[in-house]
Amino acid sequence: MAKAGITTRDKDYSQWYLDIVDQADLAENSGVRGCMVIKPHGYAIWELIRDALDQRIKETGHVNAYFPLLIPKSYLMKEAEHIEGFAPEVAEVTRAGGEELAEPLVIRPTSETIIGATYAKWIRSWRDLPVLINQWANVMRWEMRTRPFLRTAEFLWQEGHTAHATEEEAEQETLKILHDVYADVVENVMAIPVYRGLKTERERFAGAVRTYSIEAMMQDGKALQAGTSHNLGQNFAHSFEIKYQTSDNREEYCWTTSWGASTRLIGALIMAHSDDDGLVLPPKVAPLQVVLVPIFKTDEERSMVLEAVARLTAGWKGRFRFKIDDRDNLSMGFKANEWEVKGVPVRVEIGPKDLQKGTVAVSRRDRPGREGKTFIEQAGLDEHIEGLLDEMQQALYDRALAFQRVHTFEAADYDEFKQKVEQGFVRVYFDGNGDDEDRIKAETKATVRVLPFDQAEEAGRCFFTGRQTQRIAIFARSY
RNA sequence: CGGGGCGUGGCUCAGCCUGGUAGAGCGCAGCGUUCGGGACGCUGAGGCCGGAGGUUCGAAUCCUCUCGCCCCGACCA
Repeated sequence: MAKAGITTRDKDYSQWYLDIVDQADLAENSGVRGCMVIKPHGYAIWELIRDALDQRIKETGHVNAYFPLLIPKSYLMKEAEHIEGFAPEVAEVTRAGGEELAEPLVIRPTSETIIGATYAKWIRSWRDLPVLINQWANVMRWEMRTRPFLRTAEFLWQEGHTAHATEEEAEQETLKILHDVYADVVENVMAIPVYRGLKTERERFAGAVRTYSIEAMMQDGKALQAGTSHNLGQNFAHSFEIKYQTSDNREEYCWTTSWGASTRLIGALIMAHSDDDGLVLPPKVAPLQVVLVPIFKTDEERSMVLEAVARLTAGWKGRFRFKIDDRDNLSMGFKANEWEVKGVPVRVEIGPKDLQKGTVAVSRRDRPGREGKTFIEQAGLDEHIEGLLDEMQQALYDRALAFQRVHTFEAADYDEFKQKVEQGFVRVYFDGNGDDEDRIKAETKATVRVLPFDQAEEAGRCFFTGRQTQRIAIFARSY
């Protein structure tokens, strides 16, 4: 049963997505093409994701700092592959203070260059290493076509930039971030299972030696890159002269990394869990975990019910994120729908009949409508809700994992591949090169999402070239 | 940048073809009745019809130009 204002998923998936963003009050378009206003409810979700990431970034030894929005254009030009990758989508400032600037400034599409230039000044000795810095920032990429959260001209993210003495240490850093920060947050906080692995050369970040990513599956079977981590080798160190003196007095270039996750994660959250009734949020990223809806007619009932609500929620501060919806100009039904559309995990209704019976009605969002509603005793409500939130967090993950597994296919040949990739991910032996990837993309819209870490034990036949190979790739169409 | 579509109260749109006093629903404000799954009645506020030229006695409506937005494709976290 779809609510007014939300297109069903099977009718038009991308319109459904836009409707959720609109109806759940997450974001809206602004006067600037491609730039969205993130509304309070959407921003509150971002704050929870941001805090989860920030906590892990700090736990793994990094500190936060801030680098400028504007970057001298010459900086961007220094790393050849990097500029080639970003040039088409960079916005430039050429006038300021009423005058033409001597050198144009670009609005950062990412900050490797200005941070590289800074690190070159900061790093002198092996004793200065490693440098482990993260920044929370906005960046701008002038995209042709935008969609709220998934692809916007300006977006919010964190970008970590580190410098190390050895190649091994940089590689370890790159992988540590992927597993201990990104996969951990996306799986255990956002309840979205991911595939982890290496990007092919075609899909690699411009300027990186190796790019790793985590890939989440959306309900339409498409992939969404939920976090990327780059081993930059010595590319940027060479371009920006990031050098250090070793303990035996030699001069060496640093090994650097960079890694990022963005507001796009909110798009992943929406498309992984939500349904035709609106947003569905895992409790850990729900700005409101519990909403209490008091039900009353008379003033007398009102005061009695509100008193009971106050008593029930007495110990909740700091334990649950909750709200008492005592607006008296709206019907209970309207409120029920509003909180469902906004994705609040648990809704508690309490009215005069409950006062008599010592009960409350508890609804869980992952089972929409009246089906998710049960009446329970008021005594022990706290424990019940606590248990329910944990259960829902797990249930959403389990459901997403089951979906991911059912929609990950194998394919023995290209014909089978074409058919399966319409429905989800395809995990195959793949021995092709970049040109083969291009051809597959042109013909099926699918790309290699990752070469997963769990590779094959035995060799098999490449679905595309027919050659024997050990290499496994996961293909999918992607956002 | 190609291909479509659209600009009329806050929102969704009708009116345009065939020129003649700007409309509806929703929302909003006030009052009353309601209230256990998107309540209802009454009253009311709110728009020089994206902008500029032109045709005409008269333009939301016809003509020219312009600005902007949305959707679909090529590029991308």
